[in-house]
Amino acid sequence: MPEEPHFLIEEKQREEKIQITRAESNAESYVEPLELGKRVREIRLSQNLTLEEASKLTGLARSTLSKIENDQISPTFSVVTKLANGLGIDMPQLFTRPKEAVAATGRRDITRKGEGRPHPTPTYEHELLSTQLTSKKMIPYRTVVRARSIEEYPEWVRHEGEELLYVLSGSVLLYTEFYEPIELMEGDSAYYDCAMGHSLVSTSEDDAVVLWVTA
Amino acid sequence: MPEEPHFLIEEKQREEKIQITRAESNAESYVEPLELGKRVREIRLSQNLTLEEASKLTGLARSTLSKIENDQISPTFSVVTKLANGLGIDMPQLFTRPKEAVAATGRRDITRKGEGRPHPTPTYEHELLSTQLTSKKMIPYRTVVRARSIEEYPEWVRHEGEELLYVLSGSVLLYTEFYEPIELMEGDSAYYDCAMGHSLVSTSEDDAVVLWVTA
DNA sequence: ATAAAAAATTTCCAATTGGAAACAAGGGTT
DNA sequence: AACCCTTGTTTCCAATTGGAAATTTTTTAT
Repeated sequence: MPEEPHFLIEEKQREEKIQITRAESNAESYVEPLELGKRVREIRLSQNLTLEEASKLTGLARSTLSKIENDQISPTFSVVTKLANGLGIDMPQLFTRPKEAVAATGRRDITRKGEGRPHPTPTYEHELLSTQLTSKKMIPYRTVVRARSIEEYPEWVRHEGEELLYVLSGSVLLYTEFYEPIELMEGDSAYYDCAMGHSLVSTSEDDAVVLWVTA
Repeated sequence: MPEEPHFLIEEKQREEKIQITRAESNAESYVEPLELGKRVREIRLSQNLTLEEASKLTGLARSTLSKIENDQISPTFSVVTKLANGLGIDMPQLFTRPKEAVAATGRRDITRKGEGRPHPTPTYEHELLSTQLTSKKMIPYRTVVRARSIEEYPEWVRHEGEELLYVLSGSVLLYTEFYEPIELMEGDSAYYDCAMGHSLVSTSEDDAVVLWVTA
């Protein structure tokens, strides 16, 4: 009888560690490794493939596929890639929960005050607000902008998408490329293209708090 | 000097094999393992994290992260999962190519407190927060939910897209189809599929105010 | 039923992963 | 310069992965 694989054990420990957080509010965003095997098997069977055929398609050994499907090993990234390519799987689909739930049934995800997933950086203290649903169109953060002198403003950030900024408390200075910096007070909001460099600085005595939604 | 890792060599062969398919077809869904390291590093740096900090967030060793970023190992699935969870990465984002940076035609749109475009309905007092930019991905409202008895709750609303709800002040009762009503207090938030019928009722003495973002 | 064939699992072992610790490469300070 | 501190890379080795082949289980045919 095979011992419990290490990564399963690790997962269990981790699970216990964050159980409180989870029990009440947020579950994990991503498929647990525990579920990877099940997903792969579903997909293979849905294509009426045997392990042998899947093996030929992916270039992986039968035994390897078997072990993956039975959660006996944690496949390496390159193996997962071969799997996805060989079986014509959309990678993201492999990692997100089957979304029949989202599309048809509809789902909702409640996050209590202060119970989002913390996500600190040297500059900002992000708190991810919705952690249960994957493949969301928007990513909402409640962010604490630390009070600091204007000189040491953080570097531009630049990325895909659009962003909505709403000042919950305090006041901030919004730097955006191509524009003059502008001060935003509590209740003010801004909407901008993230392709522009942008950054935030608190201008209040205390830290400022903003809601930041990215699409 | 480290030898070229096995999986890189394999990948190169694969790449050649499917080159024709690729050149013609648009495909390009996935990041080549060759790029995984680069992507991870990009993401880490974009959050201004050091390897040490990322290590704490993910529970992975500094050395492991370093090797991943330098494409010296092919991380196992469980490691990739920890990476994504720790850094708050949306998994799919990790595997899809960043679209070409949008030409920096960026724009921004500031809305001062109370200066949005009013949009009253019998049930809610919406205030459209970003009025200058058209064809946005998100539509943000600051909405006053009138205090009223629970009996006369408004009818379901049901439409396309997803919605983020953040309670700015007061408390509300969120009704959503398929779920029990849930009370949200100041600072709480909810994310849901708008295809579900949904409606809001204030449970505080005074009117409640929420931020409502639709995508 | 029983045998034969097909499919899936397990064993064995070489090759690879991942963590601890040693090592390098800056940055600042005295 | 000598020192300390931080960040990132490399080395070493125990633990794990992944493939070939043996074994078991399931299916099909007789």
